[in-house]
Amino acid sequence: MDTPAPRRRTRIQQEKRDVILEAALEVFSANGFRGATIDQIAEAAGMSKPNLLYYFRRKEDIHETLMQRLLDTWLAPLRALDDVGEPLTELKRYIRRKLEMARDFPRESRLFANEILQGAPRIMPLLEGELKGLVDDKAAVIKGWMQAGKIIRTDPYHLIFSIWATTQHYADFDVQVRAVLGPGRSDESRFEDAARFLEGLFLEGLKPKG
Amino acid sequence: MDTPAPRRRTRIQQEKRDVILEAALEVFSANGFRGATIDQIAEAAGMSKPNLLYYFRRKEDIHETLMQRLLDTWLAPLRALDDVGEPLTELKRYIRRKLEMARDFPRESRLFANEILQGAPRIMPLLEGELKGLVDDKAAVIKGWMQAGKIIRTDPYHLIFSIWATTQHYADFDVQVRAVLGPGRSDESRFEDAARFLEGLFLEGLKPKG
DNA sequence: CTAACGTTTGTCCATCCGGTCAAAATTTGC
DNA sequence: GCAAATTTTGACCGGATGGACAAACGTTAG
Repeated sequence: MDTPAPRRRTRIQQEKRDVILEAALEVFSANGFRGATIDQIAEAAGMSKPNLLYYFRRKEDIHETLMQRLLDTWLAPLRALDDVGEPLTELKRYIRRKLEMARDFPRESRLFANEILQGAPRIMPLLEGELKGLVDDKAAVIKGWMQAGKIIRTDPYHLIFSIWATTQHYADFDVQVRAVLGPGRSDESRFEDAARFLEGLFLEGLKPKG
Repeated sequence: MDTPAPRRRTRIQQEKRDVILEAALEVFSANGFRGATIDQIAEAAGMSKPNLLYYFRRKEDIHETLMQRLLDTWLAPLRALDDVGEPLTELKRYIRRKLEMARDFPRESRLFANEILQGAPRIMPLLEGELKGLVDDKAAVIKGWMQAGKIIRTDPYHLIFSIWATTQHYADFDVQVRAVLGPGRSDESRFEDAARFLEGLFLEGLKPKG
């Protein structure tokens, strides 16, 4: 009655929970919450299903823990967007960092996309609370830059959305990007091209000079 | 043996199949393929499960039919991208049309996103064939504009990707956009703001003039 | 050494879900 | 009006899946 779930005390618990979360990230991101089975996760984690359920009592608990951890790393680049540097440089760096995250953590991106696509049933409070708060802050910073004439006047919220959309596209829609570009290009050159393109798009737009 | 599936002859068949597809679009787009159940679709279509299975023998058949129909309408705006008009105007129109589709057909967008996110297991051939072919064509058109000095020189493929990403974001990540923007704005003003922002982004970029 | 505690496993259960089937109800062609 | 064809339904099946449980196994502290 006193220990409804085993507390994270022992070293083993901490390690096993990490193994499970890593396995769950793989399985959830590839199949969605509903599409993933506990058996799959258990196998990927190298343990039996009852053993896994000893560390996480319900499938949803795994998912919830995963989403909480995810959001922190996921929003780190936006948190780092700061008032100190030159605005255009700051934005450029933000775009590059987001694109690197799409390249290096595509599973996290897809897990998140899956959750949002289904209507965010499990993380809606986080979106309306933590996420909205952060975006409001950063939108204010960007607005300051606009008022100082450092960047063109436009909607800072939609600017953030467009950076999210374009960068995460390379993780979430990876198979489509690959299919369209064909087998010729390497992963690296694909991301280099994307980085170069996005930098040009956000800084210069499409209109030719003069 | 001769009629493996009922042929689409009678009026009833045609009508019922349409009702089922409409219901399936609703359910699939909200829950994904795996997350959707035949019972849910049958209920949304106002008929019993065996009755539904009389028109589509397998769950996958419904999904496949849906995806085939979808892709046509979905790619129509890109097909309409033409060499005749002024390049910047053409691109502006394309962006606007895509954004309108995200507003008017969000379920279709989410259905498609769901499929791609899962690795496009059911439509990979379409991506590598029809879709790639179309994008190759249009990328060539855009490249022509670049060579004629009508728009800045950049990667036409990533340009198309970025238009897809930014516009579909408003359908696929709708709940997140709403959560961040808060309850203040109406649907209409949200899309107007987005349209205005995207037009400015793609045409002018962020750098201030002069 | 041993008792207490933490970990692992095999077995089992209830429910859900995709799909079948035969019989009943309805529509259609003549 | 009636026979053939089409449509609809209730009952059912087998496999998958989330989760419970108790017994066995291992570890640790005294």
